[in-house]
Amino acid sequence: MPQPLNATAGSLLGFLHERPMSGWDLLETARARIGGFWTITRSQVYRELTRLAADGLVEVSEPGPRDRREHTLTDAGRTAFRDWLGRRPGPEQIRYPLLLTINFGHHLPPDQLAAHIAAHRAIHQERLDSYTATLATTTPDPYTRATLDFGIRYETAVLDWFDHLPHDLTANPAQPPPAAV
Amino acid sequence: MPQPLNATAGSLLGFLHERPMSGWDLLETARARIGGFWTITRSQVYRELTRLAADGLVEVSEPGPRDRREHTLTDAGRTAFRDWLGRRPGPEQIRYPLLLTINFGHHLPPDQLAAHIAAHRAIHQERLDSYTATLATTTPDPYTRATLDFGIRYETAVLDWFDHLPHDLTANPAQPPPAAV
DNA sequence: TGGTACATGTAACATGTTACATGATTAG
DNA sequence: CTAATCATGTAACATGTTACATGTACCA
Repeated sequence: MPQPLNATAGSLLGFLHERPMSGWDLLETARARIGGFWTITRSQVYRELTRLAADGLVEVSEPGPRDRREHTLTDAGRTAFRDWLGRRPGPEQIRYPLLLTINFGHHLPPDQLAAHIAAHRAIHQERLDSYTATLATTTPDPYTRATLDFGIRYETAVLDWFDHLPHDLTANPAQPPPAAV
Repeated sequence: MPQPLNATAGSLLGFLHERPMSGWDLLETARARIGGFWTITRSQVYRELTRLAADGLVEVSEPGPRDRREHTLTDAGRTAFRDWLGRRPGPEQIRYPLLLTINFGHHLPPDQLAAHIAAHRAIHQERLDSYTATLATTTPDPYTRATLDFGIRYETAVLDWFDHLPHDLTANPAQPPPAAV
């Protein structure tokens, strides 16, 4: 087992405790379950799965229906997962480009700055809505519930922050730029 | 000008509007001013400065006292900065390993999970304290103030979250692992 | 004269992003 | 029969991290 698991690989092993899955399934699952505080791309999933298989932490089935390959956790995988999970979790990282824009805001026309701010506020509102909807329609286990709560408190705090920004940062936003995805 | 500035390079140019600086100065400045929501390492600073110089966005002085090289913003640099700043800021990203640990918490002995949680709570408390101390001793401009407020609201919300976690996630933490830095 | 803060940078590697490339199954 | 969804993967590149390597100036 060459090198210690990174958090992405560890999480994949974690999900594989539930059932064997394809790379596709794992990506979907990760997006749905930890996507709020851990981003993963398809490339990463396949890269990590390749490595996990090489290290004997998962076993890969023959290609099924749509070339689908099921990945099954091995005993070594279970052990590696527990080792990873028991390690001290690394520091939290936030990277928020909007705050950079605000930090240098005096270099920007006020209406443009306000437009950027408005666009981001909308994103946070949507996320909060989706979290509360989830909470209203499902009954998560206490652990999932704790992470959901985190999301809700976080988004609520951020929205509050938006709503208490000084007027001159938010007044008269420019026409929002196309495609505020 | 080969490719568009990334946010790190853009920020460096932003700071150079104030005065010419060495890589060292820029790292210090960035840590102090945007470190709460944008991490930068020394390697990155030097790498970006090399590129910025190659692209003519900064001018590098002859080595001074301690091999110190001052970087001065050029007109092209000012233009590039404004272009960068005007672009729509990218999505916010949070990566919080502790939440992964919690998400998979049922695989972990309760006291260990509680210990990890306690360690992280302490970190957030310290950060909140340092932000409020800053606010108490300085009078930041409105833009800096807005980013500081973000930090305060964020840390406050996170601490609240910690304090409302269900008892069984936080009770009887194991002896905290060595060096909770 | 000795310790701390200042100052530079490279090398090696790990991680993350984007674009490209291909094809099968299913539901309507 | 056709569009949407499922499914795989690679290549190229950008970004981020860690460890190594070296030396100067200042202050007490």
